[in-house]
Amino acid sequence: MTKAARGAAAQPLDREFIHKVNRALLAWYAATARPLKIRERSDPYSVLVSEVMAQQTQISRVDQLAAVFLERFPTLESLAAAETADVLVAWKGLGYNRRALALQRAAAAAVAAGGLPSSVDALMELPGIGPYTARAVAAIAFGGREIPVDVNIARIVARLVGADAPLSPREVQVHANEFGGELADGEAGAWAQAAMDLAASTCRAAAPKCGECPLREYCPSAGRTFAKVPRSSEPRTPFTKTARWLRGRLLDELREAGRAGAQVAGERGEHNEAAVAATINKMVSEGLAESLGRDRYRLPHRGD
DNA sequence: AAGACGGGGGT
DNA sequence: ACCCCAGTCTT
Repeated sequence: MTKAARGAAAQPLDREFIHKVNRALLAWYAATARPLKIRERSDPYSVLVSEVMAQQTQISRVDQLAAVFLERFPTLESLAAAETADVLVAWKGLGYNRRALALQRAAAAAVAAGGLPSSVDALMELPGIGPYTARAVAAIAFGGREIPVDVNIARIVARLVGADAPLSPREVQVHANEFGGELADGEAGAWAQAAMDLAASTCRAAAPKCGECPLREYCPSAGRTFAKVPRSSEPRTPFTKTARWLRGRLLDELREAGRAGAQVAGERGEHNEAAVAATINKMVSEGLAESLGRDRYRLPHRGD
């Protein structure tokens, strides 16, 4: 194969194949979709919140915490106007706390612009919204036809294409959109959620259950076996010795302390005084905390 | 291209 | 004790 051919777009999929897959997948979803609470809401703000929460986070946990968060901050405007400290408190248990900061900044930018945009490109301009989240919001809330590609959909698409070599993210997106392009209005969001459900329950990474897959008669990868990825032989640093552990613990201290703040000095677990100081300073620079002087810190507030 | 970034649940 | 997870941003 020439270099030009290798770099070119992959062969388009057969339209009949796409239609059969789309029909079978949506039918399976209609019959077996899990009753997630977040699926009861398709307004742009609710979808944005749950999709940001879902970044690198299991949907089962998102489904519980999104409901509480949306009760606390019911509208785009309420989130934009909230104390950042309150947003971080409501984020407890979700991790990746910088997502909460970005989400609030995104809400503020959207309010200033008159509401959430509906196009993938405009959504991508908002902080914390990347290729996946922009397409998820556009498809689920606005009827967009581009398919949001996460790790699940990348696997489904790669198997449906029957790729013998790994596909680039770009190739996966192009193929995913081929399916989206043949759907009826407003179906791409359901297609994506169907594919993610199927990937989690059936089209698993290591041991797919092809025998119970609704796409088995169309899938070129049906029955194939997949080797486990080689595991790194390096011994893992114990979690309590990592900066992530320390950051989580310091943030929890600030959540407990409230507006008056907490004394953040000295050691924490296996982290010495210097490590604690460096970590809290980094958190301040990221906007996760603010200094009150004399080693006192609190979550970000507007004023006194 | 590689790291940083959390925390809960499954196996 | 691992492993993984509806990714994104920074360096």
